[in-house]
Amino acid sequence: MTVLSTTVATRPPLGCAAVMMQVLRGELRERELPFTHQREAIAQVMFESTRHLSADDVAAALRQRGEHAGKATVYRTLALLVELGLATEHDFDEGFKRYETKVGAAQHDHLICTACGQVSTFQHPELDRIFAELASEHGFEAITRQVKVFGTCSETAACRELQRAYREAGPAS
Amino acid sequence: MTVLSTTVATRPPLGCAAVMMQVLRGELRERELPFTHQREAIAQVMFESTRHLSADDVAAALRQRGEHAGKATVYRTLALLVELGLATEHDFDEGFKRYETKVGAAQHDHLICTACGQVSTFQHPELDRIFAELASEHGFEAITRQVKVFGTCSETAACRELQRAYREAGPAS
DNA sequence: AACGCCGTTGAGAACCAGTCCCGACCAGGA
DNA sequence: TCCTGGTCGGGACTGGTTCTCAACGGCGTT
Repeated sequence: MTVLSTTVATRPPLGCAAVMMQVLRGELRERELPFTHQREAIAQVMFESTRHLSADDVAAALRQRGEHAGKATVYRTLALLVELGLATEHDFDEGFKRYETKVGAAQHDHLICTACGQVSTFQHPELDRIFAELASEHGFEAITRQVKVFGTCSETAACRELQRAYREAGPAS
Repeated sequence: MTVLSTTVATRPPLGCAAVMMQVLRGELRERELPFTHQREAIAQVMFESTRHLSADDVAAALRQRGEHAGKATVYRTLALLVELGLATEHDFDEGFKRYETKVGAAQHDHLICTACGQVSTFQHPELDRIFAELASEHGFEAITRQVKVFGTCSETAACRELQRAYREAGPAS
């Protein structure tokens, strides 16, 4: 098991944003889709971020840069990035979706602290094998998976307090 | 790996509904909460069902029995069942939640066909161990987990057609 | 059996993430 | 530069879920 990060999301290597932007340009050209200002700006925000961003976060980041895009465009562009395989969509049970730049092909999964909201990522070498076995045994063609472990982390005092309370109440509750 | 069911959800043992209802009565009494007609009717629908039900499904099932409950009550009661540990909430990316009676303590996970919507369940003995290891390595107290594998099943001709198309396009896309 | 407390119920309004509409706009090739 | 087909964007809309609040109904007490 490899811990990728204990901060909010996977940190892409430095300078990665520029490379990703070139990939985006290529993918758009290949599909004969225009490379517009809005697509560039939204992709820039995504590629430079080290966090899981909501559509709202993206709009706010654009505003902070003096840029602007209608929310329909933000949603459309995020969906486009997902379709092109440059981003992934996550639902951490907050009532809205979050998006994360997909750097490389390595799949990783999430631990979500329900107390402070912190999300950390991990990779476990056995998970890929297990899901591959499962799929073949069921005649199932697996396309994506979502593995989320909800619980409490030990970062803040409040989280540790909740951990203790939960252990005392017992997992039976 | 044990296949629990290839139908839509876990099938509780016969006569289970009555037992579950007694458990509900006890839990409510313990918390000094009233056991109302609506709670009984909604719980009955849940406990007798072998499928993952949406709030709408529950309301429809009530109508079919000549009963009725306001939608606020349906949502509140489902949330209550989850809180009491008698049901679990699922999000299969359909834009709404589904609920399933939690029978016993055995955790199971889901394979979701994105073509026909069929959900099958599985248990894998190694998953529990892996998540327990992960949690302890991260100083994390795991409370629940959600493991969902999205893909295409081989039940219908349309699903198999999609499987073939996906395999030819390659997982790289 | 009647009373009273207090949580529950329910109809509809409110909320809100996400989608749709459609006229104006623009990237990119001719 | 002109053309053209896809994109943009503001606002209306959708639909699942939550909120509001007055009326109601368990259930323990008297």
